[in-house]
Order: sequence, then C-alpha cells, then structure tokens
Amino acid sequence: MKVNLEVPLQTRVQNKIKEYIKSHDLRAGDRLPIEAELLQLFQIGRSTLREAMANLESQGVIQRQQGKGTFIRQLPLTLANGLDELRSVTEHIKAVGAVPSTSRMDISYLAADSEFSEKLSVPVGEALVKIERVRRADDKIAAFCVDILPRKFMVVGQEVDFGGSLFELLAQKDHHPDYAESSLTPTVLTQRDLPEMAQSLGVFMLFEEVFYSRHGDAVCYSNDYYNADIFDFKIIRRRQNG
Amino acid sequence: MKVNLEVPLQTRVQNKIKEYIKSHDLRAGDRLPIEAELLQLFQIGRSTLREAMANLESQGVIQRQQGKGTFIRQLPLTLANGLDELRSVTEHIKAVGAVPSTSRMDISYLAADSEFSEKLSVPVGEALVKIERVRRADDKIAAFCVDILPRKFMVVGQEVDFGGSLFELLAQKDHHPDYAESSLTPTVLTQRDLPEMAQSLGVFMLFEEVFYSRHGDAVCYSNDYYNADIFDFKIIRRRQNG
DNA sequence: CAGTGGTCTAGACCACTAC
DNA sequence: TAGTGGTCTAGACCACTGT
Repeated sequence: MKVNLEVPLQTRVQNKIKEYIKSHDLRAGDRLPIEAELLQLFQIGRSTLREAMANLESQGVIQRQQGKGTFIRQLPLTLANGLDELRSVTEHIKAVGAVPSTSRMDISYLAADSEFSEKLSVPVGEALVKIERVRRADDKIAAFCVDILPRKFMVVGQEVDFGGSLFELLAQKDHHPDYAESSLTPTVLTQRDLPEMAQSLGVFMLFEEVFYSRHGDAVCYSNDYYNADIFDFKIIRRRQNG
Repeated sequence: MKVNLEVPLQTRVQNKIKEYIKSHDLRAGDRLPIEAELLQLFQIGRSTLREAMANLESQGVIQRQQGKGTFIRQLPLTLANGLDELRSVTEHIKAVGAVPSTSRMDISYLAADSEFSEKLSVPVGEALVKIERVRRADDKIAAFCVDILPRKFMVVGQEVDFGGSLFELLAQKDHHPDYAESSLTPTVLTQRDLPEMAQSLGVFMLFEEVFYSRHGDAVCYSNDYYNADIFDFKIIRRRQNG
C-alpha cells in the first residue's frame, strides 16, 4: 500500500511566503509583493498561490485588501497558540516555551457504556482504556488530562510510553488525530478534583473533545483541563458571509 | 460610490447544498451526491463547488473523504455557537434560543492612553467612549461587556440605542466588524466585579478582542465576559499540514 | 479497474482603491 | 485609468478506495 508522503504545493508555498517575510524582515503593516510577482517568483498557478494566501490569512499572518494589496498583519509572527489548530497537550506546552513532563498517570480499563459508545462510535461493552494524567510545564501544573480510547488501539504485548504524546501512540496504529470536535467551558477545579494543586482553587479551561482520524473514525474522547495561569487561547473570528 | 451587494456564487452554492441536505432529509453519515452530479445540478465550475464544499467542511457540516465520497457529519445541523464565527453578544444570546436584553449600561468618556492607542491604532489622547453593559438572556445574566471605541465612530447629535447590538451601530458608519483577534481566558467574577450576580462567585469566559472592519481598521476593543452557565463554545480544530 | 475527491494550471472577467 | 485582489470556468492529472 503506497502512501502519498509528498507535501502539497500550496503548503510548500505557504512556507516559502513565511520564509520570504522573515528573510526580507517584513513587519506588521509592511506590504507583501503583489500576486503577479509571487507567481513569477514561485512559478506556480494563481489558484495555488491564492489557496496558500487564504490559509495564511486565516492563520492571521497576512491581510488581503482588494484594490490595495496584501499586508503583514501579525506583530510577532511567532507562536500564537491558535485555537483552531489541533495540537497535543505536549505541543501546547512546548509552544509556550516550557518543558513538558507527566507527574501522575493512572490507567484503568472499562467497558463502553451508552455515552462512550456514542462518542466513540463503538458497541456498548467495547473494551476501553482510561488514562488520567497530570501534565506539567517546567514543574508547574499545566493540564489535567482524561483520555478514553478503545483498547484495540493500544499496541498489545508491548511497553507503551504514555508519558509523552498520546498522538504519537495513536499514529503508530494509523489512527493519528486529524481533527477534533471541541467544546470549551471555563471551569474551577478544587483540591478534591486535583490533589496536587498548591491552592485550594484553580481556574481551568475544559476542552471536551472527540478526536477523529483522517478516515473520519473517532479515535479518542478527552476531557482536558488547561490551567488558565499558563495558557491563553487565541483565535481569529470571522464574519460568515453565508 | 457603487458597492457590490451581490452574494458570491460560492456562498449561494453553500446555501443550496444546505437546502439540498434539508429537503432530502439527509442525516449524519448519509452520503452527499458526488461532485460531478452537483456540478450538473448547479451548473457551475468545479473550483466554485470545491470552495463551497471546503467552507461547509470547515463549518462541520460535511466531511469529505478522498476515494470514498462526501458525507453529512453534523448531527443536528443547527446552532453550534461556533467560536470561529464572529457574532455579536446579541446574536449569541439569540442563538441559544433566549431573548436578549440589557439591564445596566454605563457610558463614560476618556482619552486614549498608550494601551488603547496601540489596540485601536489611534493617537494618544484620542477621544474614546467606554460602554459597560450587563446583557441578559431571558433575565439571566448572560454577559458583562466592556466596549471601548473611538468617539468619532459615534453618530453625533443623534439619540443612539446602545441597548441593542453595537455591531449595528458601527455598521451605520461603515465600520462593521469583519473579523476579530480574540484571546480567551477562563475567569472568575465576584459580586464586587458584577454586583447584580445572585451568587458570590461566577465562572465566565473572557473574550479580550479587537474588532476590525473589512478595511483592516480597528474599530472596537472589548472585554466581554460570557457566563459559563449559559454558553459553551464549540469549535472544530484541525491538524495543520504546514 | 472504475469511481471519487485532491491538486494544479491557464485564462477570463469583475470590483475596489488610488491617482 | 492603472493596479490590485476577488470570483469563476474549463480541463488535466494524481491519489485513495473499493471491486
């Protein structure tokens, strides 16, 4: 079974444009070359360029204005912790410049009840694994993660490292998360919920989410609580023209 | 000055597909006709169709799978309170099926300090208006909104209704918000912060955001606190292939 | 192998901005 | 009026899925 490993041209063009911005030291408000010039420079079709530009615009890197031009929009052009981008907890911690670690991990096994059956699209009674982990960023509590996934996704008869990214583990079985349906709720956790907290109360952002593979199969159901002292989440919201 | 009021074809096609789903009573998991059929049906070019499909996919309405087909993904196809969609507080309240109202409003005038100067891209000292409002959904506290905007955006010598949407007010001056840079933080508000709360503490989602017009001009800086008891925020997060 | 969505190109015309 | 991004079409070829 051959798999396409090539990166799409439009994605490579995105990176080229980012490199262009860096190498020419373009700052917020500066103007990007016009489309025709970039077409010359990259030797590509216009649709390809426009796809790349549309992505960069939705990521907040550039801003296009009909009749005027395309401009750099972002101030730092660095890590923005964009909410719309799916990342593992490990990646989030690294993104704020901290070292990720896991200070507690509890694993239990259970059978799917009707709720989990629905969320994960498995039969009631299906064998599941529940992994609870306290994740740290430079020793500070970063997140409390409760992940539930079908046991069949686990590699049997093999020592598995849950300390790192669950994403990597799933990738080994070709179940790498491609997108997630997420619901965000501000939440207060007490020491009863999370004994390792230093204070009696902490404010967290709960991400309740179902992860799906690129095949559209549900691979994991999670309740991840992100510490509000460490993370804040940025997003660009747009007016829908529909 | 003529302005284009026509809705782009790709947007109309999105709506046609949604209508198709409704009229054919397609449910989650059902299959949408293949691209070639839709091209015939709508008599359009493939790029246009694919733009429309890409938007519907990012909205979570459909799911495309290479080699297999396009499928309905959403369960209710109703209000999802999508975070990536820019909406006014009024619209958010209506979206959860409640009646919006305003129970308190304080207006004050101030001059831009260096912080506001930067956020709103106006000179230091520029005349600003600060509007604090307690918004309700069916009499329950829905949000506490603090909006700051340049005084010149206000219609002078005219009675203005702040009770409704600030968006509408700005639209009158061709400064309608087109997108926003938002930062989300879970927050606890006390009765000291918000005296009309029934309990001593409440959990809120703080949206700190700058709104921009389609011309790329900053039009409003807001700190909006949404009551976590009333709202939860959904979003589809995707793996970036860059 | 046929069916389906994914990527890419070339080119036409339109709408907005600035001069 | 010239320059720029926005919309739309037609068509070619590729990659993945299932038979």
